[in-house]
Amino acid sequence: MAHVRTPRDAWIRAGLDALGEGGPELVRVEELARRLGVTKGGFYGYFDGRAQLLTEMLDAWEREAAAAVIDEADAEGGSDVGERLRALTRGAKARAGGKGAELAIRDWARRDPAIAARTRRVDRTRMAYLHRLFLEVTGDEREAAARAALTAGVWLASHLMRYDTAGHDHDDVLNLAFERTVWLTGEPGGKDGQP
Amino acid sequence: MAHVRTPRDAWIRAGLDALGEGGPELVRVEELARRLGVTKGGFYGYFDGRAQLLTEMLDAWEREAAAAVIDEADAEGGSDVGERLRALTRGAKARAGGKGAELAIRDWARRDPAIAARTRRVDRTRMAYLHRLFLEVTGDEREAAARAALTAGVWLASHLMRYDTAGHDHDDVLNLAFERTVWLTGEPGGKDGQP
DNA sequence: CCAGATCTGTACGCTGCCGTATAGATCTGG
DNA sequence: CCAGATCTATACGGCAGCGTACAGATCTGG
Repeated sequence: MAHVRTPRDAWIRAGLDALGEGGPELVRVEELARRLGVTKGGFYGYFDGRAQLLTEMLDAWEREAAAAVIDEADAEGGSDVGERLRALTRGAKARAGGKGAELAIRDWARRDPAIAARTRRVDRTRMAYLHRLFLEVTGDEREAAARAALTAGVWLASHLMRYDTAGHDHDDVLNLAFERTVWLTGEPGGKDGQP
Repeated sequence: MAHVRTPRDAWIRAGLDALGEGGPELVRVEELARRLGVTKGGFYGYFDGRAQLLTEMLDAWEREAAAAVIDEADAEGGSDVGERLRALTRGAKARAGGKGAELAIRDWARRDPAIAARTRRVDRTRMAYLHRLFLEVTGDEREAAARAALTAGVWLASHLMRYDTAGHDHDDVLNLAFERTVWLTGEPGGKDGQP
């Protein structure tokens, strides 16, 4: 068995990185080869073409995006709800391709139903988890759904817009929104929050 | 003065439509010409090239995105805060290129600082307006900032993910989040909300 | 109804990327 | 240290989109 300099997985990871940085149009075979320090010669030994690479990139993202982060939150967070929520947002930062890939994929989903089906599955998993968490706290089905949406939505949008206003910076406002207004864990007046 | 079949503005509007539907890579001179039912012959009489078209498209979006919607909200909404907020989200649906253009531009902003500067200006305008509104209601500077972020963020994310969970559909959850949890205008139990 | 300005259609060269083919380099196991 | 498998570099044809050039169509004002 000869040594594998650029294994199959390296192309997938490079693809997710490129997707996060520059969108689907930057995921080009020759561009990825350049990043990996090789030429595209070996690529077609692993994949039937660009389309197959994209499919496998999305498989990899979906796999990690849904289950892994939630397991981690439960493991790290213990029983405290606030701590589990904070673990969740922390974990979201370390996923494959970083948060950039997620945003690029969601933008892509707007124009491709096959991609939309994938993000939908991820959303259902995340919302179900958050809903369960908030149901424990509030005891109200509908209130729990609303707070789950607020948590997921404000987190997602925080990467696409800036919340700073009237002297409060982006991260301060984000923490306030989470801790004090949605999770109801913060103290009204403090500048506490996740790291 | 001869008749203008495809005026300068038509190219810009077609560009924003294409941007919303397919992202920046669909904004191609030949593609826009196809949509307009002409060939690209006349395009280069108006613009120096694709780059200039993109710049003017963004100018047009930025102009409409910031000021117009807010003026409309004040005019339509009267003095009731809930009504002004509802008018704001209604107005957001009728902008140039639709909401698709906004989402495409925000995704684009992640990888282009010049675009990011534009969305930043729009964010500041919107957040300042929302902050002022919530300051009237809550009287608390920080609370107002948090609620402004929640309103803007959850609205933006509602176009990129699905909030449905545990039998509640996307729009119901969105309305609950707004009316009952953030704006504090809804009645705890009702299914009221914006249209 | 004509003159001139203005817009449109067509054709061309150029570039960047995809996918294929093939010869050569590199590593492992015996 | 050699044989064979496996990965890599290079070269090629094809296609799509950009930007330019120019001739012809179309409309308005007088």
